[in-house]
Amino acid sequence: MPELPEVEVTRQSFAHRIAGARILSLRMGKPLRWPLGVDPQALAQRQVQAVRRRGKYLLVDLDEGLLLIHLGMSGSLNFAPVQGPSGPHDHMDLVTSQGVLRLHDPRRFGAVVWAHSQDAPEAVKLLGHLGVEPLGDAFDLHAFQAGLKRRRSPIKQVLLAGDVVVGVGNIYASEALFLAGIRPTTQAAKLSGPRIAKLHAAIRDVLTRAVAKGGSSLRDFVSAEGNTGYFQLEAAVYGRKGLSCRVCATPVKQIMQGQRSTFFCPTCQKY
DNA sequence: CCATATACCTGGCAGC
DNA sequence: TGCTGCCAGGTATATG
Repeated sequence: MPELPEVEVTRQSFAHRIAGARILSLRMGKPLRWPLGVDPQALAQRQVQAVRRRGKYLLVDLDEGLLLIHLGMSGSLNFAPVQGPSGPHDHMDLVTSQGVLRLHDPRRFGAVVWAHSQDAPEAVKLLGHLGVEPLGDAFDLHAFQAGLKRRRSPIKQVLLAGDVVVGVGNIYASEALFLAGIRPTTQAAKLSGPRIAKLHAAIRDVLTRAVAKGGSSLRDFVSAEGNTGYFQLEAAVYGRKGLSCRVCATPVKQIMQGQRSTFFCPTCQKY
């Protein structure tokens, strides 16, 4: 479910409502990807200051320390005024003076990790190697080009790796490459300058539009307000194997790259 | 340093 | 209806 747009939409949906709240208690359910790393009781009385995003991680800043939350493949957050009955897939309830932040994550690839600061080892392990934010000013074309030049892997896999640019997941990688007219199998280092410029713009474009539309409607995405996402400009290629390309009517192809599905139009994506 | 495979876990769906 | 196998939005980690 969650790539950068879904995580950002989630953040926006509850950040302003939880800011300033006091933590009353924290209940953890089944184990997630990593242990919390602190006694939940130690978080009582901490105050939430802000909710930021780094790549696909949400950073809940406290007056002392921070919580790093990742939604994995199937996670979603809900922020409700009161704590309702929890189901078998609700694995975190952060009860605050202003509402309850609940993590719902059937597959439990998600994580909630406490760190004393963003420079603490637990945080650096998760965030330290991340690439540039694609929607920020630091997403510079020349730096992007330099990053791609050193990679011999297929461009699709370089985008997914997240150490050149963060936030582009399996759906938006296929979508951005379609917009840029790039074959997903092309080695990153072999892309021309102009193609990289198109890709740079395409990544910003597709992610920005997806955020504006409230995330993708694929499967089960819901924001913390409970709204189902909707991607009004439907996917151009993702999930459309065998269907006609929306631009040229050629059937969309599906291939596997690094155990992940990739979709592309063999006519529109030749470079 | 880079590239690739693996592991984690559950639910939904196609096919029989 | 029920079973089996495959697939799914991510990414740290191990291995070459």
